[in-house]
Amino acid sequence: MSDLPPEKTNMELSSSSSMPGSSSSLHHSYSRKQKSLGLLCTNFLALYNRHGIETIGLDDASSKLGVERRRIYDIVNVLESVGVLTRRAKNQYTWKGFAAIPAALKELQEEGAKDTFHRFYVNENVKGSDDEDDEEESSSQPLSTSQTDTSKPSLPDSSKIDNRREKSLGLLTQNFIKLFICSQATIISLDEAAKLLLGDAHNTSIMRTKVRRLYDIANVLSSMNLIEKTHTLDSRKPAFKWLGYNGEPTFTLSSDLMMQAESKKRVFGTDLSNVSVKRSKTHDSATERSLKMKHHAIAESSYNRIFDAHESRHGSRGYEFGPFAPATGTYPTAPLEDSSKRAFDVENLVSDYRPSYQNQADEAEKYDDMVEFLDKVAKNVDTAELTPEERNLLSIAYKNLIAGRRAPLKRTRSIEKKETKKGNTNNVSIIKDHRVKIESEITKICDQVFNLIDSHLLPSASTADSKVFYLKMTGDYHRYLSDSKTGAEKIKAVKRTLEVYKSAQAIALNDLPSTNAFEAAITEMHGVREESYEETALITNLILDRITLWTDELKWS
DNA sequence: TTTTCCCGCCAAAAA
DNA sequence: TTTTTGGCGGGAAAA
Repeated sequence: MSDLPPEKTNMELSSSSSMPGSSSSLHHSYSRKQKSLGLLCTNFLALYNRHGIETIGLDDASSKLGVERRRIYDIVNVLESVGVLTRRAKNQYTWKGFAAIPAALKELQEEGAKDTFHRFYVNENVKGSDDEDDEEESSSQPLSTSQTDTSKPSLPDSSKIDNRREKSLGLLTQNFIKLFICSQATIISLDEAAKLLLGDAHNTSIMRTKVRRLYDIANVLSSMNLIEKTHTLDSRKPAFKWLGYNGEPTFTLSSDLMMQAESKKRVFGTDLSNVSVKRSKTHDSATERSLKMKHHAIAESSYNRIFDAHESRHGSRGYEFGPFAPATGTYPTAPLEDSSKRAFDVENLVSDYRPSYQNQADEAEKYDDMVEFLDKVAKNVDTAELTPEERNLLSIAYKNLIAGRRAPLKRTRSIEKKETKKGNTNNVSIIKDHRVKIESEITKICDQVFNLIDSHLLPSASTADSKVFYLKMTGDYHRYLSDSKTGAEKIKAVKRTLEVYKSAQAIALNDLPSTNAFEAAITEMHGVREESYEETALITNLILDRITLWTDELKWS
Protein backbone atom coordinates (compact mmCIF):
# COMPACT_ATOMS: atom_id res chain seq x y z
CA MET A 1 0.00 0.00 0.00
CA SER A 2 0.95 3.52 0.23
CA ASP A 3 2.42 3.91 -3.12
CA LEU A 4 4.27 7.08 -2.90
CA PRO A 5 4.46 9.05 -6.03
CA PRO A 6 7.70 8.64 -7.83
CA GLU A 7 8.81 11.76 -6.18
CA LYS A 8 10.23 13.42 -9.14
CA THR A 9 10.31 16.59 -7.18
CA ASN A 10 12.77 19.16 -8.00
CA MET A 11 15.43 18.60 -10.34
CA GLU A 12 16.99 21.86 -10.53
CA LEU A 13 15.16 24.40 -12.44
CA SER A 14 17.53 24.37 -15.25
CA SER A 15 15.64 26.43 -17.66
CA SER A 16 17.43 25.16 -20.65
CA SER A 17 14.74 23.71 -22.70
CA SER A 18 16.96 22.98 -25.55
CA MET A 19 18.53 19.71 -24.86
CA PRO A 20 16.11 17.14 -23.70
CA GLY A 21 17.49 13.70 -23.25
CA SER A 22 21.02 12.81 -22.51
CA SER A 23 22.85 14.94 -20.06
CA SER A 24 22.52 13.45 -16.60
CA SER A 25 25.52 11.52 -15.45
CA LEU A 26 28.11 14.19 -15.69
CA HIS A 27 25.82 16.80 -14.36
CA HIS A 28 27.26 19.49 -12.26
CA SER A 29 29.49 18.10 -9.69
CA TYR A 30 29.59 20.66 -7.02
CA SER A 31 31.84 19.19 -4.54
CA ARG A 32 30.14 18.88 -1.31
CA LYS A 33 32.40 21.32 0.33
CA GLN A 34 31.04 24.22 -1.56
CA LYS A 35 27.87 23.91 0.34
CA SER A 36 29.15 23.00 3.70
CA LEU A 37 27.68 24.42 6.81
CA GLY A 38 31.06 25.65 7.82
CA LEU A 39 31.47 27.66 4.69
CA LEU A 40 28.02 29.01 5.05
CA CYS A 41 28.84 30.09 8.52
CA THR A 42 32.00 31.75 7.38
CA ASN A 43 30.08 33.71 4.86
CA PHE A 44 27.46 34.51 7.34
CA LEU A 45 30.09 35.91 9.61
CA ALA A 46 31.72 37.79 6.82
CA LEU A 47 28.42 39.28 6.00
CA TYR A 48 27.44 40.42 9.42
CA ASN A 49 30.56 40.79 11.40
CA ARG A 50 31.20 44.37 10.64
CA HIS A 51 30.38 47.84 11.64
CA GLY A 52 26.91 49.01 11.90
CA ILE A 53 25.26 45.64 11.98
CA GLU A 54 22.96 45.16 14.82
CA THR A 55 19.97 43.42 13.54
CA ILE A 56 19.86 40.41 11.38
CA GLY A 57 16.87 39.29 9.52
CA LEU A 58 16.67 35.64 8.76
CA ASP A 59 15.07 36.23 5.43
CA ASP A 60 17.73 38.64 4.54
CA ALA A 61 20.44 36.23 5.48
CA SER A 62 18.96 33.37 3.63
CA SER A 63 18.56 35.27 0.44
CA LYS A 64 21.87 37.00 0.65
CA LEU A 65 23.64 33.78 1.22
CA GLY A 66 21.52 31.90 -1.19
CA VAL A 67 20.39 29.17 1.09
CA GLU A 68 17.24 27.80 2.43
CA ARG A 69 15.95 28.94 5.72
CA ARG A 70 16.63 25.70 7.38
CA ARG A 71 20.35 26.17 7.13
CA ILE A 72 20.23 29.58 8.64
CA TYR A 73 18.47 28.19 11.64
CA ASP A 74 21.24 25.76 12.13
CA ILE A 75 24.03 28.22 12.23
CA VAL A 76 22.08 30.82 14.07
CA ASN A 77 21.31 28.35 16.78
CA VAL A 78 24.84 27.43 17.46
CA LEU A 79 25.97 30.99 17.10
CA GLU A 80 23.45 31.96 19.65
CA SER A 81 24.65 29.45 22.14
CA VAL A 82 28.02 31.08 22.05
CA GLY A 83 26.64 34.50 22.56
CA VAL A 84 27.34 35.96 19.20
CA LEU A 85 23.70 36.37 18.51
CA THR A 86 20.52 36.76 20.44
CA ARG A 87 17.04 36.25 19.32
CA ARG A 88 15.08 39.37 19.42
CA ALA A 89 11.87 38.48 17.77
CA LYS A 90 10.45 36.43 15.10
CA ASN A 91 12.85 36.40 12.29
CA GLN A 92 14.99 38.87 14.03
CA TYR A 93 18.29 38.42 15.72
CA THR A 94 20.57 40.83 17.43
CA TRP A 95 24.17 40.77 16.58
CA LYS A 96 26.40 40.79 19.59
CA GLY A 97 29.68 40.10 17.98
CA PHE A 98 32.60 38.02 18.89
CA ALA A 99 33.26 40.21 21.83
CA ALA A 100 30.45 38.41 23.57
CA ILE A 101 32.11 35.08 23.33
CA PRO A 102 34.35 35.18 26.40
CA ALA A 103 31.49 36.01 28.67
CA ALA A 104 29.35 33.29 27.27
CA LEU A 105 32.16 30.85 27.60
CA LYS A 106 32.72 31.74 31.15
CA GLU A 107 29.13 31.29 31.98
CA LEU A 108 29.13 27.93 30.38
CA GLN A 109 32.11 26.93 32.34
CA GLU A 110 30.61 27.85 35.64
CA GLU A 111 27.41 26.23 34.80
CA GLY A 112 29.18 23.13 33.72
CA ALA A 113 31.40 22.93 36.73
CA LYS A 114 28.50 23.37 39.04
CA ASP A 115 26.39 20.49 38.08
CA THR A 116 28.77 18.02 36.72
CA PHE A 117 27.61 15.53 39.22
CA HIS A 118 24.13 16.55 39.70
CA ARG A 119 22.02 13.82 38.67
CA PHE A 120 18.44 13.40 39.25
CA TYR A 121 17.67 9.86 39.29
CA VAL A 122 15.81 9.82 36.21
CA ASN A 123 12.71 8.19 37.38
CA GLU A 124 12.36 5.81 34.66
CA ASN A 125 8.81 5.37 33.85
CA VAL A 126 8.55 1.71 33.82
CA LYS A 127 7.48 1.93 30.32
CA GLY A 128 10.54 -0.01 29.59
CA SER A 129 11.54 -0.40 26.03
CA ASP A 130 12.72 2.96 25.00
CA ASP A 131 13.75 5.24 27.68
CA GLU A 132 15.38 7.52 25.25
CA ASP A 133 16.65 9.96 27.69
CA ASP A 134 18.27 13.16 26.86
CA GLU A 135 21.40 14.74 27.88
CA GLU A 136 22.11 14.13 31.45
CA GLU A 137 24.89 15.96 33.06
CA SER A 138 24.85 19.65 32.73
CA SER A 139 21.54 21.13 31.95
CA SER A 140 20.10 22.11 35.21
CA GLN A 141 16.74 20.78 34.37
CA PRO A 142 15.26 17.47 35.32
CA LEU A 143 13.65 17.45 32.02
CA SER A 144 10.89 15.08 32.75
CA THR A 145 11.70 12.29 30.42
CA SER A 146 10.55 12.07 26.93
CA GLN A 147 7.44 13.84 26.00
CA THR A 148 4.74 13.65 28.62
CA ASP A 149 3.29 17.11 28.70
CA THR A 150 -0.32 16.46 28.97
CA SER A 151 0.03 18.72 31.87
CA LYS A 152 2.13 21.74 31.94
CA PRO A 153 5.66 20.77 32.57
CA SER A 154 5.53 23.26 35.32
CA LEU A 155 8.62 22.47 37.19
CA PRO A 156 8.67 22.70 40.87
CA ASP A 157 10.30 25.82 42.00
CA SER A 158 11.91 28.34 39.81
CA SER A 159 12.63 27.04 36.46
CA LYS A 160 14.81 28.88 34.10
CA ILE A 161 13.26 32.08 33.18
CA ASP A 162 13.04 31.55 29.55
CA ASN A 163 12.75 27.93 29.11
CA ARG A 164 12.24 27.68 25.46
CA ARG A 165 11.92 24.64 23.49
CA GLU A 166 14.48 22.02 23.97
CA LYS A 167 16.52 23.39 21.17
CA SER A 168 18.65 20.43 21.00
CA LEU A 169 21.10 21.97 18.66
CA GLY A 170 21.73 24.92 20.87
CA LEU A 171 21.87 22.84 24.00
CA LEU A 172 24.02 20.30 22.38
CA THR A 173 26.39 23.00 21.37
CA GLN A 174 26.67 24.29 24.86
CA ASN A 175 27.18 20.90 26.30
CA PHE A 176 29.71 20.14 23.70
CA ILE A 177 31.64 23.21 24.62
CA LYS A 178 31.36 22.41 28.26
CA LEU A 179 33.06 19.17 27.60
CA PHE A 180 36.06 21.09 26.51
CA ILE A 181 36.22 23.90 28.93
CA CYS A 182 35.22 21.93 31.97
CA SER A 183 37.75 19.30 31.62
CA GLN A 184 41.37 19.23 30.93
CA ALA A 185 40.75 17.30 27.82
CA THR A 186 41.75 19.27 24.85
CA ILE A 187 40.97 16.77 22.24
CA ILE A 188 37.74 14.98 21.93
CA SER A 189 36.42 12.82 19.23
CA LEU A 190 32.87 13.09 18.27
CA ASP A 191 31.70 9.70 19.25
CA GLU A 192 33.22 10.22 22.60
CA ALA A 193 31.37 13.43 22.87
CA ALA A 194 28.18 11.83 21.77
CA LYS A 195 28.64 9.14 24.31
CA LEU A 196 29.28 11.61 27.04
CA LEU A 197 26.45 13.80 26.13
CA LEU A 198 24.15 10.89 25.95
CA GLY A 199 23.89 8.54 28.80
CA ASP A 200 26.06 6.00 27.27
CA ALA A 201 25.81 3.35 24.69
CA HIS A 202 22.27 3.52 23.69
CA ASN A 203 20.29 2.96 20.73
CA THR A 204 22.78 3.06 17.98
CA SER A 205 20.47 4.98 15.78
CA ILE A 206 19.94 7.72 18.28
CA MET A 207 23.61 7.89 18.75
CA ARG A 208 24.10 8.27 15.10
CA THR A 209 21.74 11.14 14.92
CA LYS A 210 23.52 12.78 17.76
CA VAL A 211 26.80 12.41 16.02
CA ARG A 212 25.41 13.96 12.93
CA ARG A 213 24.40 16.96 14.93
CA LEU A 214 27.78 17.07 16.47
CA TYR A 215 29.29 17.27 13.09
CA ASP A 216 27.04 20.12 12.21
CA ILE A 217 28.04 21.95 15.32
CA ALA A 218 31.67 21.20 14.90
CA ASN A 219 31.57 22.65 11.47
CA VAL A 220 30.29 25.98 12.46
CA LEU A 221 32.38 26.09 15.58
CA SER A 222 35.47 25.49 13.59
CA SER A 223 34.52 28.12 11.12
CA MET A 224 34.74 30.47 14.05
CA ASN A 225 38.03 29.01 15.01
CA LEU A 226 36.86 27.91 18.35
CA ILE A 227 37.79 24.39 17.62
CA GLU A 228 39.95 22.72 15.13
CA LYS A 229 39.92 19.37 13.59
CA THR A 230 42.76 17.05 14.26
CA HIS A 231 43.05 13.49 15.30
CA THR A 232 43.68 11.80 18.55
CA LEU A 233 47.28 11.58 19.45
CA ASP A 234 47.41 7.89 19.84
CA SER A 235 45.13 6.47 17.30
CA ARG A 236 44.24 7.83 13.98
CA LYS A 237 40.79 8.71 14.95
CA PRO A 238 39.61 12.11 13.92
CA ALA A 239 38.81 14.43 16.73
CA PHE A 240 38.43 18.04 17.59
CA LYS A 241 40.66 20.25 19.53
CA TRP A 242 39.55 23.18 21.53
CA LEU A 243 41.20 26.38 20.57
CA GLY A 244 39.23 28.80 22.57
CA TYR A 245 38.66 32.34 21.82
CA ASN A 246 41.66 34.08 20.46
CA GLY A 247 40.55 37.44 19.41
CA GLU A 248 38.90 37.75 16.09
CA PRO A 249 38.35 34.69 14.08
CA THR A 250 40.03 34.29 10.81
CA PHE A 251 37.89 36.23 8.66
CA THR A 252 37.70 35.72 5.02
CA LEU A 253 38.21 39.10 3.57
CA SER A 254 35.01 40.63 2.70
CA SER A 255 34.28 38.11 0.09
CA ASP A 256 31.33 39.49 -1.60
CA LEU A 257 28.29 37.81 -2.72
CA MET A 258 28.57 39.52 -5.99
CA MET A 259 26.00 37.65 -7.80
CA GLN A 260 23.51 36.79 -5.25
CA ALA A 261 20.97 35.66 -7.67
CA GLU A 262 18.95 33.51 -5.42
CA SER A 263 17.35 31.80 -8.24
CA LYS A 264 19.23 31.42 -11.37
CA LYS A 265 16.29 32.81 -13.16
CA ARG A 266 16.31 36.52 -12.88
CA VAL A 267 19.90 36.74 -13.61
CA PHE A 268 20.57 40.30 -14.29
CA GLY A 269 19.50 42.94 -11.97
CA THR A 270 21.00 45.95 -13.50
CA ASP A 271 23.63 45.18 -15.94
CA LEU A 272 22.95 45.32 -19.55
CA SER A 273 25.84 43.40 -20.82
CA ASN A 274 25.36 40.44 -18.69
CA VAL A 275 24.44 37.48 -20.70
CA SER A 276 24.45 34.07 -19.31
CA VAL A 277 26.31 31.80 -21.54
CA LYS A 278 25.61 28.26 -22.08
CA ARG A 279 28.69 26.31 -22.28
CA SER A 280 29.57 23.35 -24.31
CA LYS A 281 32.90 24.25 -25.45
CA THR A 282 35.44 22.21 -27.12
CA HIS A 283 37.14 21.43 -23.96
CA ASP A 284 40.66 21.71 -25.05
CA SER A 285 43.21 19.34 -23.82
CA ALA A 286 44.46 19.74 -20.36
CA THR A 287 41.74 21.99 -19.26
CA GLU A 288 40.41 20.53 -16.16
CA ARG A 289 38.36 22.67 -14.00
CA SER A 290 38.15 23.32 -10.34
CA LEU A 291 41.19 23.67 -8.21
CA LYS A 292 40.94 27.27 -7.46
CA MET A 293 44.53 27.73 -6.64
CA LYS A 294 45.61 26.67 -10.00
CA HIS A 295 43.16 28.88 -11.68
CA HIS A 296 44.16 31.78 -9.70
CA ALA A 297 47.62 31.32 -10.89
CA ILE A 298 46.47 31.23 -14.44
CA ALA A 299 44.30 34.19 -13.92
CA GLU A 300 47.16 36.13 -12.60
CA SER A 301 49.38 35.56 -15.54
CA SER A 302 46.58 36.19 -17.92
CA TYR A 303 45.73 39.44 -16.40
CA ASN A 304 49.24 40.53 -16.30
CA ARG A 305 49.77 39.78 -19.88
CA ILE A 306 46.68 41.44 -21.05
CA PHE A 307 46.70 44.51 -19.05
CA ASP A 308 50.31 45.01 -18.84
CA ALA A 309 50.66 48.23 -20.62
CA HIS A 310 48.17 49.75 -18.44
CA GLU A 311 48.77 52.79 -16.44
CA SER A 312 49.03 51.85 -12.86
CA ARG A 313 48.96 54.91 -10.83
CA HIS A 314 48.70 54.44 -7.16
CA GLY A 315 49.76 50.95 -6.42
CA SER A 316 46.76 49.23 -5.20
CA ARG A 317 47.06 46.73 -2.50
CA GLY A 318 44.73 44.34 -0.89
CA TYR A 319 42.21 46.13 1.08
CA GLU A 320 41.15 44.99 4.40
CA PHE A 321 38.59 46.50 6.51
CA GLY A 322 40.01 48.58 9.26
CA PRO A 323 39.90 46.66 12.49
CA PHE A 324 39.44 43.31 10.95
CA ALA A 325 42.23 40.91 10.72
CA PRO A 326 42.80 39.84 7.18
CA ALA A 327 42.62 36.11 7.21
CA THR A 328 45.60 34.47 8.66
CA GLY A 329 46.81 32.49 5.78
CA THR A 330 44.08 31.84 3.37
CA TYR A 331 46.26 32.20 0.42
CA PRO A 332 49.93 32.60 0.00
CA THR A 333 50.08 36.24 0.56
CA ALA A 334 53.50 37.44 1.18
CA PRO A 335 53.17 38.77 4.64
CA LEU A 336 56.04 41.05 4.00
CA GLU A 337 54.80 44.14 2.43
CA ASP A 338 56.92 44.34 -0.59
CA SER A 339 54.60 46.40 -2.63
CA SER A 340 55.85 44.83 -5.79
CA LYS A 341 52.32 44.14 -6.66
CA ARG A 342 51.39 43.93 -10.25
CA ALA A 343 49.50 46.46 -12.17
CA PHE A 344 46.56 44.63 -10.91
CA ASP A 345 45.98 43.35 -7.52
CA VAL A 346 45.58 39.69 -7.86
CA GLU A 347 44.79 39.14 -4.28
CA ASN A 348 41.63 41.01 -4.75
CA LEU A 349 40.71 38.94 -7.66
CA VAL A 350 41.25 35.90 -5.62
CA SER A 351 38.94 36.99 -2.94
CA ASP A 352 36.41 38.23 -5.35
CA TYR A 353 36.18 35.01 -7.15
CA ARG A 354 36.08 32.86 -4.17
CA PRO A 355 32.70 31.36 -4.49
CA SER A 356 30.44 32.33 -1.75
CA TYR A 357 28.17 29.59 -0.80
CA GLN A 358 26.46 29.22 -4.06
CA ASN A 359 23.71 26.92 -4.98
CA GLN A 360 24.50 26.54 -8.54
CA ALA A 361 27.59 25.19 -10.00
CA ASP A 362 27.71 27.60 -12.83
CA GLU A 363 29.69 29.85 -10.64
CA ALA A 364 32.56 27.55 -11.11
CA GLU A 365 31.91 27.20 -14.75
CA LYS A 366 31.84 30.86 -15.26
CA TYR A 367 35.06 31.22 -13.52
CA ASP A 368 36.51 28.48 -15.54
CA ASP A 369 35.42 30.01 -18.75
CA MET A 370 36.71 33.34 -17.78
CA VAL A 371 40.14 32.12 -17.10
CA GLU A 372 40.41 30.21 -20.27
CA PHE A 373 39.03 33.00 -22.20
CA LEU A 374 41.34 35.58 -20.85
CA ASP A 375 44.19 33.34 -21.54
CA LYS A 376 43.14 33.21 -25.10
CA VAL A 377 42.59 36.87 -25.37
CA ALA A 378 46.02 37.45 -24.09
CA LYS A 379 47.42 35.71 -27.07
CA ASN A 380 45.58 37.12 -29.95
CA VAL A 381 43.72 40.10 -28.83
CA ASP A 382 45.02 42.19 -31.62
CA THR A 383 45.12 39.64 -34.34
CA ALA A 384 41.70 38.22 -34.33
CA GLU A 385 38.30 39.48 -33.72
CA LEU A 386 36.34 37.99 -30.91
CA THR A 387 33.48 35.67 -31.51
CA PRO A 388 30.14 36.53 -30.05
CA GLU A 389 30.60 34.00 -27.35
CA GLU A 390 33.94 35.38 -26.46
CA ARG A 391 32.48 38.79 -26.21
CA ASN A 392 29.97 37.53 -23.77
CA LEU A 393 32.61 35.92 -21.70
CA LEU A 394 34.62 39.05 -21.65
CA SER A 395 31.65 40.95 -20.52
CA ILE A 396 30.89 38.48 -17.79
CA ALA A 397 34.40 38.39 -16.55
CA TYR A 398 34.50 42.11 -16.20
CA LYS A 399 31.06 42.20 -14.87
CA ASN A 400 32.10 40.04 -11.98
CA LEU A 401 35.17 42.05 -11.49
CA ILE A 402 33.31 45.28 -11.21
CA ALA A 403 30.50 43.83 -9.19
CA GLY A 404 33.02 42.82 -6.62
CA ARG A 405 33.79 46.47 -6.12
CA ARG A 406 30.48 48.10 -6.48
CA ALA A 407 28.77 46.17 -3.75
CA PRO A 408 31.49 46.87 -1.20
CA LEU A 409 31.49 50.47 -2.20
CA LYS A 410 27.87 50.75 -1.53
CA ARG A 411 28.19 49.15 1.83
CA THR A 412 31.16 51.19 2.75
CA ARG A 413 29.39 54.36 1.93
CA SER A 414 26.46 53.56 4.06
CA ILE A 415 28.70 52.64 6.93
CA GLU A 416 30.63 55.81 6.50
CA LYS A 417 27.51 57.81 6.63
CA LYS A 418 26.39 56.07 9.74
CA GLU A 419 29.66 56.54 11.50
CA THR A 420 29.81 60.14 10.51
CA LYS A 421 26.49 60.72 12.06
CA LYS A 422 27.67 59.03 15.19
CA GLY A 423 30.70 61.20 15.21
CA ASN A 424 33.28 58.47 15.37
CA THR A 425 35.94 60.49 13.73
CA ASN A 426 38.42 57.79 14.12
CA ASN A 427 36.40 55.19 12.34
CA VAL A 428 35.34 57.57 9.69
CA SER A 429 38.82 58.22 8.58
CA ILE A 430 39.59 54.54 8.37
CA ILE A 431 36.45 53.87 6.44
CA LYS A 432 36.96 56.75 4.17
CA ASP A 433 40.36 55.51 3.36
CA HIS A 434 38.89 52.20 2.52
CA ARG A 435 36.26 53.75 0.37
CA VAL A 436 38.76 55.72 -1.59
CA LYS A 437 40.67 52.59 -2.30
CA ILE A 438 37.66 50.89 -3.69
CA GLU A 439 36.80 53.85 -5.80
CA SER A 440 40.21 53.94 -7.27
CA GLU A 441 39.96 50.29 -8.07
CA ILE A 442 36.76 50.88 -9.89
CA THR A 443 38.39 53.60 -11.85
CA LYS A 444 41.17 51.29 -12.72
CA ILE A 445 38.93 48.54 -13.90
CA CYS A 446 36.91 50.90 -15.98
CA ASP A 447 40.02 52.29 -17.53
CA GLN A 448 41.06 48.83 -18.45
CA VAL A 449 37.81 48.21 -20.15
CA PHE A 450 37.96 51.44 -22.05
CA ASN A 451 41.48 50.79 -23.03
CA LEU A 452 40.80 47.30 -24.18
CA ILE A 453 37.78 48.26 -26.17
CA ASP A 454 39.09 51.44 -27.68
CA SER A 455 42.44 50.18 -28.71
CA HIS A 456 41.64 46.66 -29.77
CA LEU A 457 38.15 45.48 -29.81
CA LEU A 458 36.28 48.32 -31.35
CA PRO A 459 38.76 49.00 -34.13
CA SER A 460 38.74 45.40 -35.15
CA ALA A 461 35.03 45.04 -34.89
CA SER A 462 33.75 44.37 -38.33
CA THR A 463 30.10 43.87 -37.81
CA ALA A 464 27.55 46.29 -36.62
CA ASP A 465 26.37 44.13 -33.83
CA SER A 466 29.78 43.76 -32.38
CA LYS A 467 30.23 47.48 -32.48
CA VAL A 468 26.99 47.94 -30.71
CA PHE A 469 28.01 45.44 -28.14
CA TYR A 470 31.23 47.18 -27.34
CA LEU A 471 29.67 50.56 -27.27
CA LYS A 472 27.03 49.40 -24.95
CA MET A 473 29.62 47.87 -22.74
CA THR A 474 31.58 51.07 -22.76
CA GLY A 475 28.47 52.88 -21.75
CA ASP A 476 27.89 50.52 -18.88
CA TYR A 477 31.33 51.09 -17.52
CA HIS A 478 31.08 54.81 -17.82
CA ARG A 479 28.01 54.47 -15.77
CA TYR A 480 29.81 52.44 -13.15
CA LEU A 481 32.53 54.99 -13.18
CA SER A 482 30.09 57.75 -12.57
CA ASP A 483 28.88 55.90 -9.53
CA SER A 484 32.21 56.12 -7.91
CA LYS A 485 32.85 59.72 -8.74
CA THR A 486 31.54 62.99 -7.53
CA GLY A 487 31.32 66.50 -8.78
CA ALA A 488 32.69 67.37 -12.16
CA GLU A 489 34.07 63.94 -12.77
CA LYS A 490 30.72 62.42 -12.15
CA ILE A 491 29.01 64.71 -14.57
CA LYS A 492 31.56 63.96 -17.14
CA ALA A 493 31.10 60.27 -16.74
CA VAL A 494 27.37 60.60 -16.91
CA LYS A 495 27.59 62.58 -20.08
CA ARG A 496 29.86 60.06 -21.58
CA THR A 497 27.51 57.30 -20.62
CA LEU A 498 24.71 58.95 -22.39
CA GLU A 499 26.75 59.63 -25.47
CA VAL A 500 27.91 56.12 -25.78
CA TYR A 501 24.53 54.63 -25.27
CA LYS A 502 23.16 56.89 -27.89
CA SER A 503 25.78 56.11 -30.42
CA ALA A 504 25.23 52.46 -29.79
CA GLN A 505 21.65 52.89 -30.52
CA ALA A 506 22.35 54.94 -33.58
CA ILE A 507 24.54 52.31 -35.07
CA ALA A 508 22.01 49.72 -34.31
CA LEU A 509 19.28 51.63 -36.02
CA ASN A 510 21.25 52.52 -39.08
CA ASP A 511 23.45 49.63 -39.82
CA LEU A 512 21.54 46.66 -38.81
CA PRO A 513 19.42 45.18 -41.51
CA SER A 514 16.44 43.87 -39.73
CA THR A 515 13.44 45.93 -38.96
CA ASN A 516 13.59 45.61 -35.28
CA ALA A 517 17.14 46.50 -35.63
CA PHE A 518 18.24 46.93 -32.11
CA GLU A 519 16.45 44.03 -30.69
CA ALA A 520 17.63 41.79 -33.40
CA ALA A 521 21.14 42.93 -32.89
CA ILE A 522 21.08 42.07 -29.29
CA THR A 523 19.53 38.77 -30.00
CA GLU A 524 22.27 37.92 -32.38
CA MET A 525 24.87 39.07 -30.02
CA HIS A 526 24.01 36.37 -27.67
CA GLY A 527 25.43 33.72 -29.80
CA VAL A 528 23.24 31.42 -27.90
CA ARG A 529 19.86 32.01 -29.10
CA GLU A 530 17.39 30.27 -26.96
CA GLU A 531 15.40 31.99 -24.33
CA SER A 532 16.85 35.29 -25.24
CA TYR A 533 13.77 36.95 -26.53
CA GLU A 534 12.57 37.99 -23.20
CA GLU A 535 15.95 39.19 -22.32
CA THR A 536 16.13 41.18 -25.45
CA ALA A 537 12.99 43.01 -24.70
CA LEU A 538 14.14 43.58 -21.21
CA ILE A 539 17.46 44.92 -22.25
CA THR A 540 15.99 47.24 -24.75
CA ASN A 541 13.66 48.64 -22.22
CA LEU A 542 16.40 49.02 -19.74
CA ILE A 543 18.42 51.00 -22.16
CA LEU A 544 15.63 53.30 -23.01
CA ASP A 545 14.75 53.79 -19.41
CA ARG A 546 18.26 54.49 -18.61
CA ILE A 547 18.65 57.08 -21.23
CA THR A 548 15.75 59.06 -19.99
CA LEU A 549 16.86 58.56 -16.48
CA TRP A 550 20.31 59.80 -17.14
CA THR A 551 19.05 62.69 -19.08
CA ASP A 552 17.00 63.77 -16.15
CA GLU A 553 19.84 63.40 -13.82
CA LEU A 554 22.02 65.49 -16.05
CA LYS A 555 19.62 68.32 -16.00
CA TRP A 556 19.46 68.07 -12.33
CA SER A 557 23.10 68.62 -11.83
C1' DT B 1 34.21 0.10 3.83
C1' DT B 2 33.49 4.07 7.34
C1' DT B 3 33.27 8.82 8.30
C1' DT B 4 31.15 13.10 7.20
C1' DC B 5 27.23 15.57 6.76
C1' DC B 6 23.52 17.95 3.18
C1' DC B 7 19.04 17.92 2.10
C1' DG B 8 14.70 18.66 3.09
C1' DC B 9 10.43 16.23 5.01
C1' DC B 10 7.45 17.21 8.26
C1' DA B 11 5.95 18.20 12.96
C1' DA B 12 5.99 21.35 16.82
C1' DA B 13 5.62 26.31 18.21
C1' DA B 14 4.21 30.92 16.90
C1' DA B 15 1.51 34.19 14.86
C1' DT C 1 -5.34 28.55 9.62
C1' DT C 2 -0.33 29.96 7.94
C1' DT C 3 4.34 30.78 8.97
C1' DT C 4 8.40 30.10 11.53
C1' DT C 5 11.43 26.91 13.87
C1' DG C 6 13.89 23.08 14.15
C1' DG C 7 14.06 17.70 15.05
C1' DC C 8 15.60 14.06 12.53
C1' DG C 9 17.27 10.55 9.48
C1' DG C 10 18.05 8.98 4.55
C1' DG C 11 21.46 8.36 1.77
C1' DA C 12 25.33 10.00 -0.97
C1' DA C 13 29.93 12.20 -1.23
C1' DA C 14 34.42 11.93 0.86
C1' DA C 15 38.11 9.52 3.03
